Parts: sequence; structure tokens; C-alpha cells
Amino acid sequence: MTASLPPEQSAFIEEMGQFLGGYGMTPMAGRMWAWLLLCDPPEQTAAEIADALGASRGAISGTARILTSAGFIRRTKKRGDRREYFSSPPEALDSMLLSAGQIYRQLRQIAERGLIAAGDAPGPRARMREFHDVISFIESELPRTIERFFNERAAANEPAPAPTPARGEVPVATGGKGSS
Amino acid sequence: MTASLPPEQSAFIEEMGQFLGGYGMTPMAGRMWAWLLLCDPPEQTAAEIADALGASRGAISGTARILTSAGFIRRTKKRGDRREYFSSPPEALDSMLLSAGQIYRQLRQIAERGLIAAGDAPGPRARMREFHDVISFIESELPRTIERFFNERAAANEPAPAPTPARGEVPVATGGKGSS
DNA sequence: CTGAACGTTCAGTATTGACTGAAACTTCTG
DNA sequence: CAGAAGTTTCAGTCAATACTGAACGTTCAG
Repeated sequence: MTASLPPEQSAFIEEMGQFLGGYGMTPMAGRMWAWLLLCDPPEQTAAEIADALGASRGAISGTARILTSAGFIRRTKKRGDRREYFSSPPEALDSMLLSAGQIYRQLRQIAERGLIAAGDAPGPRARMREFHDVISFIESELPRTIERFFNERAAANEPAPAPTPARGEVPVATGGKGSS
Repeated sequence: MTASLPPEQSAFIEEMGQFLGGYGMTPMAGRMWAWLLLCDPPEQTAAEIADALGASRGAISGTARILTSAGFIRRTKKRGDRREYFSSPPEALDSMLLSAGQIYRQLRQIAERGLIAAGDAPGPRARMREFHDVISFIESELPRTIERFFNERAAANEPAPAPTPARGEVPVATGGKGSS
């Protein structure tokens, strides 16, 4: 409503909404995450988010809980301030990839039950076995691939072999922003 | 439903329905695919499927089109027989994994537009860059992982032919794609 | 040619669930 | 303590959509 965002931004927000909305989450979850990815003070209050997205406070509240429990956003509370700040931390990406991995895990579990359901009929059993094996392979390989990404990038960014190569090497501008 | 299936089978069917239903496809698509994975004559007519799933012909017809265009099932028409036979071919798994890969592709494209939307504000740009790079990496690595599975399995099957002829089952496509 | 079996299309229905908005609850200021 | 600012909860609304069932089109047998 009050939010007249640049068209590219509202387009991105809407696309993320449709994307996540199409894959099990709510559209609002996608919009909120998108906004927290591109908002300029990286930490925003519920009111600011609601205003930017033209959504009700209730929707923000409910969505915030979902996104928090999924590890997509972080809630920060400051003493002496009733307000609660939301932000999209670097770990959000890990959480997202982890969630994607969980999909394969879930499907593999279903495939296992399907293998039982197939009984000992050779045809069905062969088809189900194939189904299960492919899923199972992806399930086990995906985390390895993800880890490889972070290893490679850490090596590229930090030639010094630090013992704790935290992946969030981007210094999230903590503090330093005035009140609005 | 006219056909009362074993509880494990209907459980599997329902789980697949809920799974695919939860991720963008319709529940019926999941149920139908599940049934084609575990039905004993691997090729079934629309009427048989409708009966097994307790669904209407219309639902089967619409779902069949979706699944066919997605490459999840195969339609076979025999001359001298008006009926049309549906089956779940081995390539269905490739199609499924390909679809999963497309998800990352789609998300990467959204991330690119997000990068534009971020403009040149350092904070948003850094977050969006990270977002984009992770997705992009997975997008490019996943096909490689899939190919590796088929290569490894083909290597395991090729030098030592299966000791059990397994009755005229279709020999699963042995890495049939002209990859090189 | 006539009739029947099969598949497709489409309007209608029922369900789901995402979002709104107001009321209740909590936390900080004067 | 009283009042205000902020957040959560929840019933209600609205739109999306998955499925049904009947009518239509099509193909093969008699």
C-alpha cells in the first residue's frame, strides 16, 4: 500500500512469492523472504515489512513463525525496545538447501514403504527398487555437493587456513544504522 | 473404490498423492504414478486405473495428460484395440530428476532478477549475490550427480550381466543417453 | 450403417487454505 | 500505575482448484 517499491523489486518479491507458494510454502513466505533479502537496513520490524509488502500484521506474524522455524529468517530482540527485528542471515541458505535435501529424504522414505507394498511380484518390485535407489543416491549425494560449494568458496576467499571458516564471511552490517 | 487394495498399497498411493500434491502437482498425479509403479500388469487402461484409485474417468484423463507431458508415464496404443495403455517407464525417473533440476534453474533465474533489483546497495547486493551463487552451483552440479549415478550403476551391471534373468522385464535403460 | 465401448471436455461442486482485521495479550514509557 | 506501542491469536472471508459426472466426439465390431 504505502509501499511504492521500484518495479524490479516488487517483481522479484512477487516471483519469489509465486515460487515458494508453488512448492509447499505460502506466497507470503516467499514475499517476506525476498523482502528481507533486498531491504536496505537488513533488519526490519514487522510493521516495516507489513508496510513494504502491503500485508496485514497478522499475516506477517504467522509467516514469521513459519520462516523462523524453518531457519530462513532470524528474529532479534533488543532490550529497551519493544520491537522485534527480522533479518535474513547467511545461514538461511544452508537452511534452504537443507530443506531441499529433506524433500529427497521424505521421498526416499515413501519409496521404502512402496517397496514393501510391492511385495514379491518381480515386475513391481523391480520398478520400485529402481525408484528407491535413484532417490536414495541423490539424497546421500546432495549434502556432499553443498558442502563442496562452501569448501571451494571458503578456499577461494580465505587462503589462510582458519580453523573456523564460518561461511558467513559477509560482515552483516550489525549496528551502524540510525533510526528511521 | 470398487477395488479394495492391500493396506500397504493404498497407504503408499495416498502418501505419493500427498507428496506430489504438496509440491505443485495434483494429488491425483501422485496417486496415479504410484499405482503405475506397483500395479502388476505394468500397463493399465484408464478404466482399470480409475477403478483401482476410486477416481472418475475425467480425473484420470486430465491427470494422464499432465503426467505424459511431464514424461512421468507413457501411453501405448495398440491397433485393433480402442483402449489406451498407461505405464511407468524407466525414463520416468530421469524425467523426475530433470524436473527437480529445473526447480533450481527457475530459482536461479529469479535470483538473477533479484540481483538486478538489489541495485548497487552493498548490503542487499552481497546477500543476493550469495543467494544466487549457491543456487547456481547446485543447479550446475545436480545433473552431474545424476549422471554419476547412472554411470556407476551401468558400470556395475555391464561387466557382470545380471545372474537372474528376471523374466522378460525390460532391461533398465543402461545409460542410454549419448553422454560423453 | 448402427451400436457400443472408450476417451476427452467442461461446467458445477466442495474443499482447502491464505490472508484480513479486530480483539486480547505483552512489554516498555511517563 | 496508567497509557501507549507492538505483537500474536483467531474467527471470518475470499479465491483458487481438485475432482465429479454428464454430454460429446471418436473408433471399432456386427
